[in-house]
Amino acid sequence: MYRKVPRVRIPPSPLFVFFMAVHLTLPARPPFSLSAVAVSHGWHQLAPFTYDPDTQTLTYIDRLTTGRVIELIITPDPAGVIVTSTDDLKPEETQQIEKQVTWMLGLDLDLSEFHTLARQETRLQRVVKDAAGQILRSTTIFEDLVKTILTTNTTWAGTIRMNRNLVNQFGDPLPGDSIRRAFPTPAVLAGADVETLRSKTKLGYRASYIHALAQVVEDSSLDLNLLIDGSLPTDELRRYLLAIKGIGPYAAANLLLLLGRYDDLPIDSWALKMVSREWFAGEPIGPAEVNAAFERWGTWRGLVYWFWEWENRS
DNA sequence: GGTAGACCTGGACGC
DNA sequence: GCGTCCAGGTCTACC
Repeated sequence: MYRKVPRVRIPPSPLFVFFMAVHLTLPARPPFSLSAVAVSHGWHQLAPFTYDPDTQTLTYIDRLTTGRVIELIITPDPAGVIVTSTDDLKPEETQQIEKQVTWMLGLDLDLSEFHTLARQETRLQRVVKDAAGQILRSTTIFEDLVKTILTTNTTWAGTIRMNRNLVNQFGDPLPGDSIRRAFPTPAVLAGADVETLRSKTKLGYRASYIHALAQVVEDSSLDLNLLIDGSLPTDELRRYLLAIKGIGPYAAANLLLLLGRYDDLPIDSWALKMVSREWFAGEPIGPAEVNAAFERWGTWRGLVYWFWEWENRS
């Protein structure tokens, strides 16, 4: 039975008061592991995230709604995570950080049904062992939309490069360390010229998709709150996502997983290859076969697929 | 609804 | 070093 862990605010040590104005302990629904969330997919390799597996420290350059750019340092804690920042923040800024980190790491997600399934499936034993299940998200759905578009029709190295260029060229710098920057805001990207966006970041044809996305977010014709407030059923949410230029079936399914809807599969060429090897003796297959392979896990099939331990990943 | 071709970049490969 | 081919999803036009 899940027991809600009380939120604890630890007063900063006098020794660190100057450097660590924010020091929060945020509780997580067990089972939870920061390292498992951090490496749940490649997002930790995309700026403005960094992750050090040796110290299990996740960092993120965050641009708050007040316009301030700060560094969040997130480390494990028996109750959940500890969030520190060297900046002296207003109470509303601290509240925003609490909300953002809770969303980013899925600290409040109830995955108990998924863990019950995982305990019964040999190919999900790593989920049980590592207390995995949450998928790392960015602080805003806009950032996740852009990053997902950057994963399409390119290699992972290309995604890293395009995202880094975007952050370096259009993100606000961290005061005192202009090398490190926050993710660009919709306003900045909407205000940029498409050709400048294309040439400076090497986004190719994706530049027009991201520019158009930034514009509809900026002028509020695309309501991002609708994506995260839980009011839409999955089918409607999928249609809403598919209406965004640059978001196709794969990208929509990927975003649905990030949004906590686990009844869809992000089927890319890699998935077709792995499912073909696993269940179809290497014969060519299509998305229907991949869906059929995971059908028996019902509304959790997306998460089962995400954490499935393939026999041969190479 | 299904299909073919274009989109764009970087890496691999052959010369 | 240069040219060619290929991989990676989505969009658009066409049937």
